[in-house]
Amino acid sequence: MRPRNIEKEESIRAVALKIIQEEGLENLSMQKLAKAANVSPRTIYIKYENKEDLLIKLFIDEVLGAYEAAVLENFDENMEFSAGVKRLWQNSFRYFRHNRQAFTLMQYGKSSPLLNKAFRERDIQEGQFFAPIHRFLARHASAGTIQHFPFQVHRALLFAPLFDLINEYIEHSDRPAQPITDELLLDCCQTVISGMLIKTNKHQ
Amino acid sequence: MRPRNIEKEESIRAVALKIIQEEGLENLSMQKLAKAANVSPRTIYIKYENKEDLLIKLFIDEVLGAYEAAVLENFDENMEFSAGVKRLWQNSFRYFRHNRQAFTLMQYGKSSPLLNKAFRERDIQEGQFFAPIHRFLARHASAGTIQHFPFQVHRALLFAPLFDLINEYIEHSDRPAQPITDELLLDCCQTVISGMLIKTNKHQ
DNA sequence: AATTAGTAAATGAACGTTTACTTACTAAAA
DNA sequence: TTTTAGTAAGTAAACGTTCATTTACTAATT
Repeated sequence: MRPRNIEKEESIRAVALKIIQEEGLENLSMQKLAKAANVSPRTIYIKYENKEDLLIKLFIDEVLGAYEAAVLENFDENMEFSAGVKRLWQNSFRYFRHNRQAFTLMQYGKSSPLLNKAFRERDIQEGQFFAPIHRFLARHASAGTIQHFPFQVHRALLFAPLFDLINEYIEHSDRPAQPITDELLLDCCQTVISGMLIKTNKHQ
Repeated sequence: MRPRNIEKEESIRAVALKIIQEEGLENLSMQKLAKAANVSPRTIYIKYENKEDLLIKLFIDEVLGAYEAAVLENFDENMEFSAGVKRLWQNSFRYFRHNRQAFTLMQYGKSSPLLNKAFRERDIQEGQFFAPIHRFLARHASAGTIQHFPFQVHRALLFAPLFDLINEYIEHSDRPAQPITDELLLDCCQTVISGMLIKTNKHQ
């Protein structure tokens, strides 16, 4: 039996991410991908059922899975609130700054119906994907450190600004001035945290 | 001279938005649109140069322009900070709750290279589009009510969570339980505001 | 050690369909 | 009669996908 060439499989994935970043998801075609990855179109169909399958696997494995691993590095659900959130911000920024392709596809996940479907198909709830963060927030809400909110609301308040800022960073990365610095990001993180904290020592 | 039929033009736009919301931007084709709008494909090309032109005009006129008008209703750049931000949140939520098609296309604007291009092509900077908000924030930063940040950073901190929450609202709108209520939104808005405010009467 | 059978990997060329867009024409008003 | 709006029926090119075949290797048999 002929052994499969792992390089080809990796090339397909890498080139797909590259095309999506450079030309957009809507300009990724199987034939263009095959040519750019130096592979026959048919080869892609040996490794993936169809285009949808390829995109979903790319999204889950290369983007969601890889991001989950990166964001939880040195994070512990028992951390103090402020330290924990800062760690998550740091990890996210560090990951996406060096993996812009992943960030681009992640953004598509918010608009494309296909990628939205990916969550449900694989039965991956955000609660499962980011379970430690989920528990971290639930614990601090119970302890009275922060307000009680549904998880999605906590996520919106704590991390939506971060993604906007990363997007801004990436858009400015090939321009002369970069407004988004590590220091600024830390300031922003502190701002977000201080809004969330319940101030027990304050009148009213 | 034969007068143009305004109904057809409106039908084209309305049906395009509808298809984008129901099937996604990537599934909008000129032929499908023509058939659904009960119009010949050529008719679309009388009114729009090409598909790109159609999408950009849809995006600018029906989404950005309409949103700008809605968000600034009863907003005055001289308002007190907290009241101003709350008004902007309220207006945004009210607008998108009743114009989900606009929200869907707006989300595509964050990933699609084509729609990103739309801003630059028409020379519409966000500063122009939302000039009163820009001045509102600059004034409060100068007055020391809030921290000094670039506009994009203010926007990320104040409004990125809102868009996430609206997205959550829309995704749950045809399910039994709706976690996002007006009251919750006001709570979130207050949280965001209190993070931004500089507390002059506080130790450290 | 040499030969052969079997198998999955990989391919180039093509399939039928859909794409964005046009051509050649008619309808309707100035 | 001139001008424009609108259409039905196209176009070539690109699309996702498949066919028939070859390649590269393993394992069994000589």
